[in-house]
Amino acid sequence: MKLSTKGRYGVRAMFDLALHEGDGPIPLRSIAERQNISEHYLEQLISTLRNEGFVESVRGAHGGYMLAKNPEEITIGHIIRALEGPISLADCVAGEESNCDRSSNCVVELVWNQVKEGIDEVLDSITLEDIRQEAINAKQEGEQHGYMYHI
Amino acid sequence: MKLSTKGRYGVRAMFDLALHEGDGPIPLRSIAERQNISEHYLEQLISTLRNEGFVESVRGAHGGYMLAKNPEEITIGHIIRALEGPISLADCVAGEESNCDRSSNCVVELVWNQVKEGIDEVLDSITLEDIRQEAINAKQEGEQHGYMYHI
DNA sequence: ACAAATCCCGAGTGGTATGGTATGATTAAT
DNA sequence: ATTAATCATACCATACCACTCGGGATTTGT
Repeated sequence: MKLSTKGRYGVRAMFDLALHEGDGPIPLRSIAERQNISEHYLEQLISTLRNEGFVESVRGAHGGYMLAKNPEEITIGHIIRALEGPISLADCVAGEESNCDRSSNCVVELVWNQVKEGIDEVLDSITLEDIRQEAINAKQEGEQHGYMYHI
Repeated sequence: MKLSTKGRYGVRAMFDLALHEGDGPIPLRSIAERQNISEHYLEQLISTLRNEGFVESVRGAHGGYMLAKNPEEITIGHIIRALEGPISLADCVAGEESNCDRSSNCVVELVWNQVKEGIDEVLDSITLEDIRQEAINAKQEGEQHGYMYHI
């Protein structure tokens, strides 16, 4: 069970935007360069992020992307679910139509639901602001000890 | 982010074995029939489960599979990790070699690790015995209300 | 001895998702 | 007009998933 690049790149891109909050629209190219992600590919990801209302875009020259909400309001759960669809360990949990012949009364289904809720809780407990703070702390600590902390 | 059938089928098969604990070796065919899983496919899954030490096998006629440990000692995290590999949201967390150029000091890596630990905790909080109890309770309740609970 | 039941093992396969490229259109600043 | 950027769509190679197939090897009943 692993996240695909969609979720991972998405979180990194949003984290990058959070670091540059207030700097006006950030062009995709600079995000892609800093995060070392294919620009064209990232385009597709950020496009769905825009449709879901997590980023705003400004077209044309000097355009780019900005967070549409405060970093405290965006969790990595939001980002990951937007890009990868709902966390669903079994089809019967997320899908509308249960194709399981055990139909409505299935014990294992209860378990998957339990797990799904647990994972969602974990993912939604981490906001972009949390990560930003962590990055700032790490950077300061790094400077004190004489090494560079890559952000 | 979803579990593949490996993990799902694996948990269901192990749950089935837990329900028949003490009945001697359970032939794969009966598990496959009850759980409606391809027998050959399940064979591959239970084979790795055997190699990982979660089930024991008895060969020959009247053979089959049995849990190698008590149901309280087997979590669905054990089963899922055995069949699907470690929960790794990013490669830099699970893999031995970090192919990320941000190398050792990466903030996002910290986040993935946090999430991974959270998910592992959720998965390891549910044992086969828990599911068995849930099944028994559900069955009794179903009988009281006059409907069949499928196990 | 023989047949049936069962586990064991590895190779092959069609479909789908992943992780992108390629090409071009649209919009806005200079 | 030119350049910088977002938007949109189509395409593609590869890998993985969810099996199937074809056979062994081993034990038990008769």
